[in-house]
Amino acid sequence: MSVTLKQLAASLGLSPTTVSRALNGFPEVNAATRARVREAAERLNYHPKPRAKSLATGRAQAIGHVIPLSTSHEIVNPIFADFIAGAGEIYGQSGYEMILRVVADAEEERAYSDLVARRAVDGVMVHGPRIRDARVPLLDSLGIPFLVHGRTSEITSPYSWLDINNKRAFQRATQFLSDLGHRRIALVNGLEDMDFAARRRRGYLEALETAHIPPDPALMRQAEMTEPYGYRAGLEMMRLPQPPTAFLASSMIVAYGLRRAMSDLGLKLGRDISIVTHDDELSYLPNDGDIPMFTATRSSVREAGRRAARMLLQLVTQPTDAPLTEMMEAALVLGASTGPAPK
Amino acid sequence: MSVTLKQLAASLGLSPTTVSRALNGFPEVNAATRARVREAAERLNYHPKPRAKSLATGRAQAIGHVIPLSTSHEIVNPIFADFIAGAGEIYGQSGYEMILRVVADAEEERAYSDLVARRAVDGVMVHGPRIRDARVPLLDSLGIPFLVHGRTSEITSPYSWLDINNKRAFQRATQFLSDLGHRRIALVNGLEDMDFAARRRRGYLEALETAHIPPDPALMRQAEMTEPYGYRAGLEMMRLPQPPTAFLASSMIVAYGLRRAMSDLGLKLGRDISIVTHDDELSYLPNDGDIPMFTATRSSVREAGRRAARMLLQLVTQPTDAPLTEMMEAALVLGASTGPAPK
DNA sequence: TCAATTTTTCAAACCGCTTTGGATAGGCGC
DNA sequence: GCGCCTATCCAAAGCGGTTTGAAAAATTGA
Repeated sequence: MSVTLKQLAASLGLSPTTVSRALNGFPEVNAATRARVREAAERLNYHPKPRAKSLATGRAQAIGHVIPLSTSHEIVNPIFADFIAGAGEIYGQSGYEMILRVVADAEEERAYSDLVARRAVDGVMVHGPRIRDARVPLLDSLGIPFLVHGRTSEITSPYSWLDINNKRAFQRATQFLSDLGHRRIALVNGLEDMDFAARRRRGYLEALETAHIPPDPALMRQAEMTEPYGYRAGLEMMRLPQPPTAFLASSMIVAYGLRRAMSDLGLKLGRDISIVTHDDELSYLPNDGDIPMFTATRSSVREAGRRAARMLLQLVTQPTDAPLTEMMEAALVLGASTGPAPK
Repeated sequence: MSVTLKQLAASLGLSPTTVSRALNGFPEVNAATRARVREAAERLNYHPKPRAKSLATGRAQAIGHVIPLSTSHEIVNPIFADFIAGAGEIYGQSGYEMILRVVADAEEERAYSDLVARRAVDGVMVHGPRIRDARVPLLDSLGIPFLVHGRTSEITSPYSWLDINNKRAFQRATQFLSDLGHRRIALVNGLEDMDFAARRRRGYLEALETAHIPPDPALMRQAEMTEPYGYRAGLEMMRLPQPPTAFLASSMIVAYGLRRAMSDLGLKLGRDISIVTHDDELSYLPNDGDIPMFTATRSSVREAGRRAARMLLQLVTQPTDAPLTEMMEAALVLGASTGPAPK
């Protein structure tokens, strides 16, 4: 069926050693021989088996992704698909395999230890970091290269991460709204034990402070980011004695819910009420066109996946103690969903 | 760092053979010895390295998923995340690894051949089958167990699949609407080179015929399933000289778009206009509650992932020439988005 | 021309596990 | 006490590659 190195070597009258070296570009092999080997490998459709290769080299040639499944809500964060699409692109180019584990968050740490103990991967991507995330010290002690997509507050030891500037993004968005005259600005956030959500809240609060707007707990919510959540939050907040004139939403889906609530109330976006949302540029939730539907803090999660994968591969291939970090700024793009505060 | 079988054996004064057999439950090892070995393995935190194991056994203990990325739209189908969450659950229980490749659909076939040639996986899951999908004969000729999530029309050779009854679901949905008196029923479908979309269309057309309603091309659309697509389709169709009184949507996201269009037109769902959508029960797009927002053909794609994984593992572990097939029926659940046709 | 290099190739060990084909020892019947 | 089983354990040969240490061939220099 499928050729082994030994068979290939035999068919060429060469030793496996030489063939291996010829194919892996070692200098100590005659150019003519190398050409012969390459040609024969092509012709016989030879593919080295990664299992054998990695047994011999000690490198797994694979990166592990552990997808947490919040046990309480059984929700898979929709950004994973696009992030993974981006990362997979890079792994493919670099000859790395991506191995995925989906685990309830209670077993997440065991999943990492297991991947490492079995030497199944050379590096690990950490998804959905929470505040003071226990996985960072765990992976540190396991001594495997890892990269966090996001950051985790209140962890002092250095680690490698790629994140978007969530705080600044929401700070700018809030300030943008206050510049438009809004003083009742609501925050419809994701769960704030997630680090990204906590940072967005901080950005929001700082901007309020700068604008001398006292924060109002009635205008802040956190929950899993679904459409009905956005809808309910919108409706209920608009029923307050002093309703908001603007909303900050943590995801497109939440913004959809808000928009529906406003529509039900007969309010026109950009005139009667303003919405700014974060937009991860998920492929199936486009917010583009000449004038996007929503004003948004925009940052491609697919691009984040690509960059994160590159960084992690670098950590794997060129180990160093200096951690790699990258901050991506989110663009604030103007859409049709914002306007001056109604007087 | 991490113990090998040989080290474990040495520390016990046993041969690797015996230790291997003790841990793998072979009968020819003394019960007392087995207990000793188990205890020591636990104590020394021994984990067999899958690479070595699979090199020796010839089994990869891994399943491959190839996620197609439609090059034209760069869209990752949002159902993948939930399907994979379901499948991953089963793989985890069975000690299989899930390896993922994300590839542009042009290179999809090469990705499969490569996975097989490198012996990286024991079986393959086929996602997003199109009509007359070339991957089925390809995988057949490669001689690797595979399971299709969905089916592929116009392929005569038998193959294993798990699908929902798309045709019947949309037939029932259409009939349900016609029973309510609707005669102008629109279909806002996914791309119809995708097999699932083609089947839905057939179900729709058959039901129309049964109800003696002539199909109207102006009431049928197909495209990538995004919210703006649903919105535009809704608006434009309602501007027709003879607008529809009901819509069939191929996904929740499309239904969101339709709903927004209706809302913009001041039409109330369930009274002025009806919508039935397919609902894959994606975790972040809930359509539940006492009375769900949308009347829907409902089928959990996460559960499909679980079942598909079980079937594929069965194909891998107990090879047979008889293909495995399973049809899941979608429930037709009544929500708030449908009502009798306005006269 | 011949020793000294340099280039090119190879044999064998190894990575961590499974598995085949014994070997050893204890238990059995007679 | 002896032959024959059965229950246990082990040495060694793979699985398909890489890599070390050495040998063979080609080249160089004087």
